[in-house]
Amino acid sequence: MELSPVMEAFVLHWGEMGSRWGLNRTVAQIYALLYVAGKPLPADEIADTLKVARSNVSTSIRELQSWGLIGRTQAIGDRRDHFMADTDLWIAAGRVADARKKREIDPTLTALAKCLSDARTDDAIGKDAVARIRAMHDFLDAASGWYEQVRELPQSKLETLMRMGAKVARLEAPAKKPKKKKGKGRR
Amino acid sequence: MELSPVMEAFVLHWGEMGSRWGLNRTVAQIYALLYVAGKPLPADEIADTLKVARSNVSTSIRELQSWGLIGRTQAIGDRRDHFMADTDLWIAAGRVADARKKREIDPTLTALAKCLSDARTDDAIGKDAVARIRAMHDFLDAASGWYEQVRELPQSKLETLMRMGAKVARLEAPAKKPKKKKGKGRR
DNA sequence: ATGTTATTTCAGAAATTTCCGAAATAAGGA
DNA sequence: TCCTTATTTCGGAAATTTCTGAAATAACAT
Repeated sequence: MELSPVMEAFVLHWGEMGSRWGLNRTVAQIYALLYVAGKPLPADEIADTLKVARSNVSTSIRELQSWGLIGRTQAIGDRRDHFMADTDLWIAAGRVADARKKREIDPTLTALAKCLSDARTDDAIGKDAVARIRAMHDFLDAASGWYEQVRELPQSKLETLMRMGAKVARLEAPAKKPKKKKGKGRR
Repeated sequence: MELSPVMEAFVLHWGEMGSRWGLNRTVAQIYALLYVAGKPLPADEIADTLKVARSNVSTSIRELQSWGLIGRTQAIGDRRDHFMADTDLWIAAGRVADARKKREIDPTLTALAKCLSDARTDDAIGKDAVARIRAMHDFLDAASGWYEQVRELPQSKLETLMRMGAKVARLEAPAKKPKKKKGKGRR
């Protein structure tokens, strides 16, 4: 597949950004490629287009699947697997959030709970230090629980909730310049 | 400073986790240490406790400051700087979220906007590919705008909003087992 | 079976990030 | 000024991550 200049820029930027998230460059680039391509691509075509080793594509695709970001399909008359990115960004974002929570927050909660239980037999730790660890645990636990509840909402309800959030914000801090029309990049 | 077993476990785990976020191990460990310590520590004591080079502490502290996660104080009769972590986790979490948005989301939005503008003179790109890039841009832009609005809420309002979220969730999906008492780790 | 094509695994090469330690800079005293 | 102490900078060492290319595996057809 030949990339147009803009598609190439898109893929390259996404690769850069992906590395700021948990993903590595190739993984992010593959996702970006599949996303703009808009159609299922076989692994060797991905390797060709991005100029990376076929084996690298294999590994990266496995990772993308573990994030739930791409699907595998078949084309008739073609034995190769074809891969396609989810184009519903709500779903994709949700998948990423779920995966990150599971990899980052949940293990931390477990570790903090263990710290708190161990603290009982640690006579060298101060009460206040334990209290701070507990504060950390409770904070994450609350955030985690809230996330799970919100996550169960159907998308429509979630959108309502977001609008409510915006409304509450507007009521609370009565916009200094009530221009009421659209304003894009704020900062 | 001598670390008790639990404090050490806390610091070590935090170091592991930090690297899943943007921070590196040392940076995360220093934050954890300052957080449990609960009092300002001078840089060389941090280096001693964590067994890392003094210069590494210097660099890491600069990074923590760029995230807005620690403050610098002075002690009388001591020319050294002392550093202390913010113990208000709402504030700390907000700082992290702000910094990540600024480093990850905002530049991506800029890049996507440029892609869209460049797409006009790219005759090799298809209409549908442009549409997908636009969808990505609009999605991030909406999320970004929503975040900024919510971010302006005072903490009390934010907590209200979170409770509302939980409530909406409960109304929508009428809990299969309405035990109604507290339940911690869900998964 | 044997050949052909698709995919995965994996050891080590290459690239990147993190970290140390020496030297430079800064900021006070004396 | 010169000495002492605190901090930062920075070249390159060490550790880690990413990527490649070759070999192994799998899956199907003849």
